[in-house]
Amino acid sequence: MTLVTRFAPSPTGLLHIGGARTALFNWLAARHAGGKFLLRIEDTDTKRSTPDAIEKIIDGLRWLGLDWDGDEIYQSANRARHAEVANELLAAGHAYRCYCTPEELTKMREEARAAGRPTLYDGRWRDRDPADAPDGISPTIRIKMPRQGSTTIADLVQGEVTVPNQQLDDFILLRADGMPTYMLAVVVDDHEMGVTRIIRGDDHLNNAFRQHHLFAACDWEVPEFAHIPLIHGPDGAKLSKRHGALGVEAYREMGYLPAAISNYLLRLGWSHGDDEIISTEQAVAWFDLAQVNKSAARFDFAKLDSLNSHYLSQMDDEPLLTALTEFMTASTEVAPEPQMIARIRLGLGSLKERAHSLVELTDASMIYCPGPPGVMSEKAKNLLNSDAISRLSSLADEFSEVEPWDLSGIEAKIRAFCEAADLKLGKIAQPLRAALTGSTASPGIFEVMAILGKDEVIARIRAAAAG
RNA sequence: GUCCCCAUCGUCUAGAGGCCUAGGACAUCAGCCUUUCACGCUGAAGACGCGGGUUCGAAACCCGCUGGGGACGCCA
Repeated sequence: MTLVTRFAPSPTGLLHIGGARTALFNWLAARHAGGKFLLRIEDTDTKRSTPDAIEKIIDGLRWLGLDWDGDEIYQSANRARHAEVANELLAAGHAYRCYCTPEELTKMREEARAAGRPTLYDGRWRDRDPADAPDGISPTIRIKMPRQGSTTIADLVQGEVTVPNQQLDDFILLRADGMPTYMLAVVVDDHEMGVTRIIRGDDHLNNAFRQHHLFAACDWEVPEFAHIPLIHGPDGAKLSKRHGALGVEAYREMGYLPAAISNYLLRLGWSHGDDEIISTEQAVAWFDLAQVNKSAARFDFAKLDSLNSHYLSQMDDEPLLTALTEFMTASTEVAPEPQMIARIRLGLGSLKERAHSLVELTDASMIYCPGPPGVMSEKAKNLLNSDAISRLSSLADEFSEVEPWDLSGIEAKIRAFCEAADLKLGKIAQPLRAALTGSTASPGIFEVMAILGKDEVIARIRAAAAG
């Protein structure tokens, strides 16, 4: 039997980082086994589901390279079938109508908690005569869960987990308005989509027991379960907006590469010996739920940064240039000038190994923007004292001699100039860097000069001298 | 409150009873390299939560404690 997994987000917000990891693990499990990875949008909560959220989730998955098999499935499209199953269960005696009002249920829970009992539905309509049904209340349909014994699930990550059946109440299948609940819809859809393995966050572990019995009541085969631990914030608490529970597009805006994100997410809870840098191909070949940790992991930007830095410097120039151009255009809403792009292309090799993100790469690339540096840092200003200015000016005068204007020509000229003036290279290189880039940190200054061209270099020195 | 899950350096992790004097990565610190920054290289510091068992032998298995997390909706 081929392995079929699915990612089933509810489109009520962003594709957050935890969801992205769940999707990744499902995708990996399917690709590893040569099976299928399906996408189902759980939009049964019509009040909170939005088209915008659906679009964001789909964009996020595509950006991460997590392609799904076939078209995405909308849970809402299957409503009629969900209701049908609920009614079949009712007819078969596996379910019953419950006439409780929401207020009544709230009261029941409050009393149970006060008495130290589980706050579960007590089954008050389970065996009651339908003739007692009050007028004017449309009933919900509840499933009959076993009342004795216990239920054990052989979870692929958590191992065997057992829960007393008293903890499993008769949950609602069909709401009073005839709409299916999540619990019903998931089970029906997973069955009809042929899902064989459910991989999801362990916040769903408790649901697995309920769903197990629903599958059984329908006389359907129960899929395998794998509940992966949640991701926590740096302080160990639940991941919040402040931490990293951002949408994946937020990470894109922060300048992270999809390769870095997936490598990071993969290593959060999963390992393959001491391997840290893992390509998608290797991940597909190696992925195994048995290697997934049972404990929750904290989100750590520092490690993500280091991975991002790695993938950035490993990326081939042309695809990186394309990504960078798109990034610059998206963040500034202005496409960089062709001359600037041409310069960046030449300097990308040394630019990319210094940057930790596309944001930093963008900033560093500004030195190749035509014209003198827009801003001059304090440190740079301090380097450009009158001594330095006068030296740079005489150096600029001598640049006309440098022909051709290339790396070795420039270096030879500057070294000769330093020697003649009995100066250490740094005494010239640093002020030069300040004048040319407006900063005290940049790629090798000879390279920057070669790329800028003689005229622009002279012009920038003159501009700096003019203050 | 009830139930479930988890527990190795600051963080992510390796560890499947002897290979552990507990390994790697990120971060940190020191040094080297150097025209700056970054990279790179070398080195340092840094963990089995606690208490009981089981065993010739426990980071690993069992129990308890403590600490963390999750679930308890006519949300998903």
